[in-house]
Amino acid sequence: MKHLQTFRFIESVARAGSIRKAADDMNITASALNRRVQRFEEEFGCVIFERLPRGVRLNPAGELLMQHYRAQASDLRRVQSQVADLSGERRGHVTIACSQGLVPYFLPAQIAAYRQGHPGVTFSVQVRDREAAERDLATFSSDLALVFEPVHLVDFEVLTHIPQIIHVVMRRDHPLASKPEIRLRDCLDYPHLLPTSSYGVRALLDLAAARGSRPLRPIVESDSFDFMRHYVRHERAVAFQIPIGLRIDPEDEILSRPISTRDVPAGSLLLGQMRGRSLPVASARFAQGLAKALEAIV
Amino acid sequence: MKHLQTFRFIESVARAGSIRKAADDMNITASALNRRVQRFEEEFGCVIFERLPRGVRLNPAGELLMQHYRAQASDLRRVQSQVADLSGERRGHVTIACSQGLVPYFLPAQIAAYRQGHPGVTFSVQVRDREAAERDLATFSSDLALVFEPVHLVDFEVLTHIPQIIHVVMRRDHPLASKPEIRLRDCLDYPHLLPTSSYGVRALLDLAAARGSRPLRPIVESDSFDFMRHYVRHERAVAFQIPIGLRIDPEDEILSRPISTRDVPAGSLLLGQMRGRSLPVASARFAQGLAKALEAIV
DNA sequence: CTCCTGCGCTGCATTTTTTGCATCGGTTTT
DNA sequence: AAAACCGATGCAAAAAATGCAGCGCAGGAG
Repeated sequence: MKHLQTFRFIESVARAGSIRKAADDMNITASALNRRVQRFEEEFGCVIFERLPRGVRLNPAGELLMQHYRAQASDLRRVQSQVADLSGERRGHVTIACSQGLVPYFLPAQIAAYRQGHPGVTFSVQVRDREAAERDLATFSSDLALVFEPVHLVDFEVLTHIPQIIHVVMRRDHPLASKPEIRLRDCLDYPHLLPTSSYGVRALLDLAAARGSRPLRPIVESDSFDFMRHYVRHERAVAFQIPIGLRIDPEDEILSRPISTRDVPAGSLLLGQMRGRSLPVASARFAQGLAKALEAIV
Repeated sequence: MKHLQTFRFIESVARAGSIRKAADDMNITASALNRRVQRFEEEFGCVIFERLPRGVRLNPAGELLMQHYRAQASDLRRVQSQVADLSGERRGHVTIACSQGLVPYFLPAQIAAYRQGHPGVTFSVQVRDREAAERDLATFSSDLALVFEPVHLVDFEVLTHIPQIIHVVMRRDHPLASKPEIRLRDCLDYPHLLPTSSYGVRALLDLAAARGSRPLRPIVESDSFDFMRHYVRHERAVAFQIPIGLRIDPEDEILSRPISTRDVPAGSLLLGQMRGRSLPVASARFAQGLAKALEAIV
């Protein structure tokens, strides 16, 4: 859209930190870009960049303005989506920020199922830790977030949530594999792998360990659940993960057992959006389906 | 703001119902305006006006677009107000749609008091019946609405509300003036004046009368409470009004008594805004003060 | 029926706006 | 001290928007 061109340029300048770099990115002359910025500042009635010796930076007014621009651009996309919808096309694009656990099974299946009925709808899936996911919502980079145990919850409007009991992942021949439910202290007897503290699973385990007498002593700390799941094939260790990212496969040499909720309470997997935002049609519809699918799990 | 120019033109066309008329209003040639519309429709990817033999009219897509434009323009004003605020100027403009009852005493006093502390803030006060007030919020023509017994309540976010018992207004020498509280049936024994049905007072009285055995038989129906209040000076009749629009003045030949809540339940005076909207700084501050003042009345 | 009016639309010349190039003055880095 | 970047600006070229005149079309008046 033409009338947002100046905003796009401004955003590029803010990102690049210098008018010349941004001009290069946007295939335009530095002087033209410079003048756009100046003209805008004049009609806006207020300087939005502070000029530094090595470039420029948004000042508070500029930050406010960019927030406005993002909200406005997102709303325009929503309008276009609604218009496309009422002309019967049923097109659209859905962007989701999600936790790692959703990547292997749940989300691909859901998206594929949705696309069966709406082949015109396309998707962006961004794997994010819970903090980054919420940031994506706030900057309108994502329409939806599907995360385990989010942090802030301000500006995060919960569409639905389901409980997820943390599971212990281990080899089939592991001594703990025989029990139907596993105590936290039993896990600590064996080498264990933990996600980094930016993940909800770790937060819950940290909390539980703090209540108990024994500290967590991870042999491996990783930000990849995929890695940890594969690691336990090679050593008689245990990893932790939420069940939505696990598949019960009797053939597999890996299995999982729930950890006792006496030790570690169940966490919540939340589907949410930016508070107060009205989503594009496609995103809203998909979110409905997602919510229904999640609630069917419990 | 320059980048909204096209939207302003489009709005003008929608209002005028014809490109040529709108061109005249906006001091521009019809051909230039026509091309702007066409260019916009092309880049928007969809026609927004239906071409009629005698002019043009917004189609549904166009309606959606104008809604977006209004929201967007209003948000931009909010940003500018916030920017002005953080540069310490404390300027701004507040627009209020209110019921008639607020006009004589309450609102002037509140605005004057606020302007004592914030002389840079200016106001627009629009007297509206409850339906029009809500429409003003929806089209972003007003930031705030202060109305008695609103109708729809969708998209109306209540900031605060206080109960208002309907009062009977009459001359000091009226036979009913001696009672501390008045029954509805007693009023019906005397000539009575009623507001038109677009007002909350009338709605409550209609409801109450429908429950009773005797119908309302107004000698005068008016959309001006001011008129009705003055009328009772000349005839031994009764009028009805909410107490916030009345002043207790022992000198006056007019007085008021509450109607019994056994007959007519207390209505609500609501201060509200458009749901989900974040108001300009000045409006938000003023609304806070207004809410406090209202709550102090009860 | 014809005529007339008001409508949206378009080709062309003109005006206004935007862009690119070269360059200046200043600050940091080497 | 020199080199490397930075934002700002004067000026001419390029691009975009505008005004003017006129087209075809449809509804209303006579």
